[in-house]
Amino acid sequence: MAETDNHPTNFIRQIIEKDLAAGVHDTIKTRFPPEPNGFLHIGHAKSICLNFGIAADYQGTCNLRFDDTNPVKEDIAYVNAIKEDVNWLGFSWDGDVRYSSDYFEQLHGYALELINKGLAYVDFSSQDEMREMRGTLTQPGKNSPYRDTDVATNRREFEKMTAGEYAEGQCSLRAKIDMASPFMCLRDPVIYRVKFAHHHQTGDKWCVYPMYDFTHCISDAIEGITHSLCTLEFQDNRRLYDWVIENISIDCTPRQYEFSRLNLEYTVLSKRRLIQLVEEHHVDGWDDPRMPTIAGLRRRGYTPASVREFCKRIGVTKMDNMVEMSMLEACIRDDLNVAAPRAMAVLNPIKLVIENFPQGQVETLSAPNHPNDESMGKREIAFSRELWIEAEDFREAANKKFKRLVLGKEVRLRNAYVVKAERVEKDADGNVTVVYCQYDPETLGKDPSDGRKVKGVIHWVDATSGEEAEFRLYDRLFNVPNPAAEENFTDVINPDSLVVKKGIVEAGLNENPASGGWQFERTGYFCLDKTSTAALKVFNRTVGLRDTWAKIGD
RNA sequence: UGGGGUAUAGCCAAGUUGGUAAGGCAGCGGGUUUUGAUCCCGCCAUUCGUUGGUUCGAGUCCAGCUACCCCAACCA
Repeated sequence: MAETDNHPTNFIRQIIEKDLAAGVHDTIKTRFPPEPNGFLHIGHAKSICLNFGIAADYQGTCNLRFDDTNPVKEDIAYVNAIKEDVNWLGFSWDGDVRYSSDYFEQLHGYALELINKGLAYVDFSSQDEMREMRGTLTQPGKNSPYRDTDVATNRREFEKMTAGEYAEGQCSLRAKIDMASPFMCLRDPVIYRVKFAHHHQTGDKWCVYPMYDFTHCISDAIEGITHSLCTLEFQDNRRLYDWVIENISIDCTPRQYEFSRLNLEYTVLSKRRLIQLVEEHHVDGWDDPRMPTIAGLRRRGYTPASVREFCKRIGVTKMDNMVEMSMLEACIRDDLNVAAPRAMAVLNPIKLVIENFPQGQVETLSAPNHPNDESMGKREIAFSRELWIEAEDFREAANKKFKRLVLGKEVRLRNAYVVKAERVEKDADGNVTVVYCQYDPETLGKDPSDGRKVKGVIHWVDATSGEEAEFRLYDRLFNVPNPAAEENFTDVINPDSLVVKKGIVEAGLNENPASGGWQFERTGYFCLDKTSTAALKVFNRTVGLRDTWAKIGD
């Protein structure tokens, strides 16, 4: 099987290879066609990677086309956000951005052609009457009394519709197909409706707007799309797609192929629900780092490469699926593990005082930016008598499974010396606030010369130079794997999806590194949030480190 | 007997002239390690929704069942 550029093959690529080999097409052309009625999410990333990826791998091109046939739901703000997201993912569309609305004039002409062929009619039935006449899944529908209106009358009525002489809901243009078809979408579907709405692209030029099924196939044909890829719920619609193309005068026959949409555990991936989360303020906005939106993932610290890798790993099939979050997390960890410089931060600080270290002295230590990659260089970090360490890295007593600092025992301070805890100071509640210790000056960069084995290593931040910072730790947005299956999905929102910590970070982390973020050793991958200021740095935890210890418990 | 789809491990997914079940994620052992990380090594489907049939041989072909998803917006 051909695997272009390490892309695993899939049934759609196989169809394309077959078409190319058989000479059905010389070059292939795809399109990514979002409706600008919300932000893009990780499910769209799957479609984007598929469409643009195929174009790139088979020397074809891919258009970005806004499917903007319903002005009341759409907004220019969404078209801008979508363009940004596609670019951020690393893809470039062919030529200018397209809009279905670019073709309103042509679409209107094709509607007229259908009318002239006796294949479309203006129906003055109400929506209720139409539903009544449509029949059910098991019973055929009944013909509308307007179905046999003559061509001339239909032409005149459609022009009146277009001229704004009928109110919204008063009439619609329908394709004349088959009221007894087992495909519900073939039971004389509405192809134009009246809407006195301002359109973000065409302004107030139109008061009739074409429906999706009529628009999409024609837009594809106009643009010379060879393979029109969409999700499974449009499988029935393909019959209508093909019917329209066959019945109008257009010399291009795009083919539609359907793949299954992505489902991710512990989140929701439908625009309707995402919009609800934003509008009801369950989250901070479309780019809230807990959101599965591209903007949310970006702010959370996911890299474009990690999202592309995820899309590659999940594959493309027609099977319904529910992908585990661990799959996504593995992708960002793999990326950041090799690319992110290391640093140290203490999220839940207590004081560590080194009693045999001279008061007022500050030593400069050197620390590698990456333990396995010397080319990433070193940095200087301050070390003095008082440091911050994590509260959970110290215990007054513990068994030997606890490889951290214990009273009377030794531990290695990462990139520094071995220290031995001697005594503690507690607050009124009995919480340890200060640990006093002795350090072994002979242990910088080497093990104790007497052969003592010090297994544990903990991170720290120098108290004289460390900066206070806010750390935002994220967890899954929902408490159940499939919130969409819930009666009311907002009932299962995880109340602890965001935990804010006030801690200390080493100095010098002023802007995100090229990799996108840092690894704060032993605590996870972090990036500076857009709300970060010079006065108070704010870090988002992109994802934690794989934590075997947490699983074992203690 | 409405129609359209899909069934391979906990999850994703290869398998396409029938020849004896890839890979990834997760998990479990072990090694290295100044991150309980990384890295390395090993384990993880006698079986492909199910029941029959054809065949020397079936995940792949045939028939019957079963389960799940989608379709009755002037949404996309």
